Amino acid sequence: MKSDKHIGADKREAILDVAENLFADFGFEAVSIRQLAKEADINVAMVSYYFGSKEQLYKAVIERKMINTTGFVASNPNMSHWEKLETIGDNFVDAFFSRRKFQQIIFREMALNQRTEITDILVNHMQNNFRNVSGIIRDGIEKGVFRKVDVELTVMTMIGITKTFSNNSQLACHIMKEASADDMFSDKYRRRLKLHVKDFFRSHLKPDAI
Amino acid sequence: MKSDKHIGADKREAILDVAENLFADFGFEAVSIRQLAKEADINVAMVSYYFGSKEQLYKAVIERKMINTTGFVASNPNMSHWEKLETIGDNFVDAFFSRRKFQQIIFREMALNQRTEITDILVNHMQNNFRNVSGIIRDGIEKGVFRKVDVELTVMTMIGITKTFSNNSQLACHIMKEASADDMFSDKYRRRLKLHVKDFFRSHLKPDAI
DNA sequence: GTCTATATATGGATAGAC
DNA sequence: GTCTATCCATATATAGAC
Repeated sequence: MKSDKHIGADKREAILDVAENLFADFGFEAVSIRQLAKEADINVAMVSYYFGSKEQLYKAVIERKMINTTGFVASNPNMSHWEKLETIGDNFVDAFFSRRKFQQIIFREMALNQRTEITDILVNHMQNNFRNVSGIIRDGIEKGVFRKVDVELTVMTMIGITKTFSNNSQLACHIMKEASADDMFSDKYRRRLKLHVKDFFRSHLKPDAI
Repeated sequence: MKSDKHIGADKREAILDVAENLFADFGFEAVSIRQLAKEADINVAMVSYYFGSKEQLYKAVIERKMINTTGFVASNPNMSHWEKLETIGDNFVDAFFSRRKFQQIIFREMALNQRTEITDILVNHMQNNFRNVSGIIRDGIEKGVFRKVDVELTVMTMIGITKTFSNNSQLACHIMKEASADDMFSDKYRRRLKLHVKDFFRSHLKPDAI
């Protein structure tokens, strides 16, 4: 096994996994390479060897999971406006549940008021997803399927619901009276959150809502 | 002036002001006492003198602005359920707009998955505000004023709207097509956000909404 | 109260042996 | 590819002069 050609790639991935967890839990500056090396069971020199530096490791953590998910749904001609929104809402919740550590990192990065190479990439990426969703809503309003609402803030609300739940799981678990923050990421809450997002879209966008 | 008795208190406040800004923009670990001392135009030793340590300064920054705001509204007997929610929504937006740096710090602190003395205090504090708002909604549902909704996630939605807008102002300013993130905190957006929160409450809680 | 100088620790990065 | 030992920068904190 030690002679396996892919052993390097595997170790690389293992380092990225541990790094993602640590950066999510403590933030970039608070994590030391020594701590990382210990938890990943590697030598400190390996970070330089595989990634060059701590900062490049951080970038690698972020970049490996950046994919566009809304484009496909938005341009599907066989779905109604309602179906598109509900599908995107579900996907959005799923993304936060299955990749919560990653989401924590990118939103914390965006929350820092520094304009860096990384934040620019992230903001750009989010903006693409954003445009897809707001395009659906705008089109729906034009065609009378939806009520006239504040489009930008409506999309931001969907993001906010999911993000607040997942990024402040400590607060959420107190509110929901669960024992630990990890309980918030069970299927029970995943379903509940999806229902609430759909309920939000329905009540908020229904033509005769107000 | 140099002999003024309050010069110490003034300097203390000045340090706290600068610290609040820096911690909000860069995070606790990323801010050094040297940088802080430079920006606050004080000597590095003054942080130890006034606060003891960097961590105690951080605590002082957080503790000086923790006040309960929802209790008064929730227990006001002269307001309808609708009025209470709208007032709380307005207050909530105002709190984020006038004290955005502070809000940034406390939500980032809560987002870190570390249980510390500080996060416990913060979560407890947020929970009090939370209980007041959810109490109003629960009571309104019982009395038939509101539709039956997911109470916890409805309150979380109000928090999420405001928080996402204010904590991710870099993203928001791209979406709103403004030049800088600071433009997001103008009266124009304050009004717009308040309208949207009220619109959310109305459409979401109206008895015959769905 | 304010400063300089310094003790002490820790972190990132790498040279060089294996 | 992996490790140890080490360099160097930077950080917090404080002792002690003024």
